[in-house]
Amino acid sequence: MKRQPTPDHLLLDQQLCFALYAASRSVTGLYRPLLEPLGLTYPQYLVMLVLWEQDGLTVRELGQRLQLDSGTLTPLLKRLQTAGLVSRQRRKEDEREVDIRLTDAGLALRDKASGIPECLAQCMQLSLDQMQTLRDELKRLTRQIQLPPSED
Amino acid sequence: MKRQPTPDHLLLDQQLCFALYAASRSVTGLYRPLLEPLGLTYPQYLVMLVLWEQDGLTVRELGQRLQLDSGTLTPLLKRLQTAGLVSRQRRKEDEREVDIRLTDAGLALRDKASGIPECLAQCMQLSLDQMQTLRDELKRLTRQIQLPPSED
DNA sequence: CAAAATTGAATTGTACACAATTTAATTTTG
DNA sequence: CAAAATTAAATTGTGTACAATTCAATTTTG
Repeated sequence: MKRQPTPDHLLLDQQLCFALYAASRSVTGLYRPLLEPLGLTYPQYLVMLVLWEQDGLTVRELGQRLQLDSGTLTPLLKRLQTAGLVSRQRRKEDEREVDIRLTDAGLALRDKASGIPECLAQCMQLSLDQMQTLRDELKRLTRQIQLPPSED
Repeated sequence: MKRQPTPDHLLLDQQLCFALYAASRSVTGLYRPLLEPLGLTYPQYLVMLVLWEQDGLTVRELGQRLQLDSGTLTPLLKRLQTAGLVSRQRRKEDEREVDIRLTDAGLALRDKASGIPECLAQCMQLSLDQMQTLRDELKRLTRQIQLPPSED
């Protein structure tokens, strides 16, 4: 009774998903030593990127931009608040919403972060063109996936 | 005193890292409803893929294949054991190593999983060729990143 | 060969992710 | 307008990730 070999399509090295998962974690790992001096984790850095771009968003708006829900963002934002980088305030117009704003320290941190993208680009050994192409392919993939699998 | 606009290279939409991070989480999300009937999470599915391919690896070998450490794998493997899908046994030759083996149920699960890759391919709306190209680009990126940033 | 160094898992502690529920505020509707 | 429905955060619970430490087993070395 010989055991059937695994069919090709179940081989780990065939999986796009694993290539994505591994690449994402590897890149995040590259950020770690660069963000550590700023006192930020990678997801916290993403939140800061959004706020540096547009300050004063609600938790919901941040979540839409990063595709994260309040279960992830609420504790993360509390840590950023404890670190003195953002403030959290209920909105006057609608008390259900919480306004996230950069503090002076949070805004100032942008300067210390401004060298990071270039540093990363070097670490990844890709040309600017290669990076843009790959990035846009991944965006397209994410966009197409956005439509749910088969919710009838 | 007007606030400086964020420089282009700090814009979220410019980041390859975020495109990767978002795509990876989106794809994992696609797996969720497919793996739920099998009682697996996505990282658990990856472990099963490795074991279906080669049974009887140590925690360390699994970790090398998936780029995960014992802090992640030990609890994950205990859950797979509790689910009756794998066994964990100290190796006779070297008692430090723990051998992970599929149970009959673990091996049997492969048949129920065999349709998943095709299902995913459809959800991603990519041709087989596009998938392979993207996968190989990501593998190359991960491989290049493997070399540490600048550990002198 | 015994002390020192190394190795492999496990453990501890922090920080995501995300489903599901809860709570409070607002909007809709009969 | 008041009850019902909806919405936004927060909370709860489970499961990763990963750094750092611990512990036991094996290797290396003086």
